Amino acid sequence: MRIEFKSNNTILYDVPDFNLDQTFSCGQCFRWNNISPDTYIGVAFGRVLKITQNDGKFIMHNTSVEDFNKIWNGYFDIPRNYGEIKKSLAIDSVMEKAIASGGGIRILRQDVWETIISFIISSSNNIPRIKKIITALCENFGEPLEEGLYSFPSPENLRGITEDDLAPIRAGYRAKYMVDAVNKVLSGDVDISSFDKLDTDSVRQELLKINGIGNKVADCILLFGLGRTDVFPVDVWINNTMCKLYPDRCTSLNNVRLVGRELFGNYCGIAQQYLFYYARENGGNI
DNA sequence: CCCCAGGTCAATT
DNA sequence: AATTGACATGGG
Repeated sequence: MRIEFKSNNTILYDVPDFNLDQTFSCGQCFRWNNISPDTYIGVAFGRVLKITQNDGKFIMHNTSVEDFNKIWNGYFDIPRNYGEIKKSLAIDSVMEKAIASGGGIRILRQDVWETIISFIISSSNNIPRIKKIITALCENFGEPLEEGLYSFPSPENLRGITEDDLAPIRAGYRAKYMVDAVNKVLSGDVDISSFDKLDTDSVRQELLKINGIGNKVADCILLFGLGRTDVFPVDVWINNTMCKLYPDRCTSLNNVRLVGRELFGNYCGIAQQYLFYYARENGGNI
């Protein structure tokens, strides 16, 4: 890979195993939009980024090398060697096909607070509406940025919020869960600043204190907000897929999480993303 | 009018 | 410990 800074843009050449369409449409993030065939615009960590892909070349518009190093390099998980990981996950013909299909997915390292709220909203919901609710949340309670976009509201931005205050974003019964998350994080009852130092099971234990967070949502936060690739979030799609692929192993819904861990090891979270993408691409017919 | 959507909670067996 | 229905909302 090569990095170049030219006319206000940071340009990456020859980035392997990275595809924007796959990365942004595999259900891990909700704030990126396609604005032309090869270009997306989105917000992360209070920054707006416009990014264009042509094969292995990526143009990050109006982005300094400092911003790339400080934010986007980690956010897009650029340093990780996905080639080696994919080899270890190709345990059978279906996984080979899943990797061939979604092999350009990068596990985004998102803001933890943003993933907490986003995946609370995701419960029993569909992706277009999740995006709509999060957009409304940002427009109502975030801070204005460029291009008419808004930051994701911090816990401080949401201090004192009530269910009634959240009514305009149309989150339904999830609004009370969001209020609980704000209160527990602001009070320090759930200390999200300590998460990076804690092991995966301890973080999960903390996350489960928040109303509206169960095992699946906690696993998504661990994977997409903390980079814990050793968790295997199980939603309806993954559950159905795994039960078809490995019927003898998958008994209960909770046990599928462990089966994923056993089959795919420390990178089972990445395997989960390949499977999720592949299953959805094929309408569940795997 | 029906069903479903990246689930979770609380009540019940 | 496992099962079941409610929970808001919008789209097909």
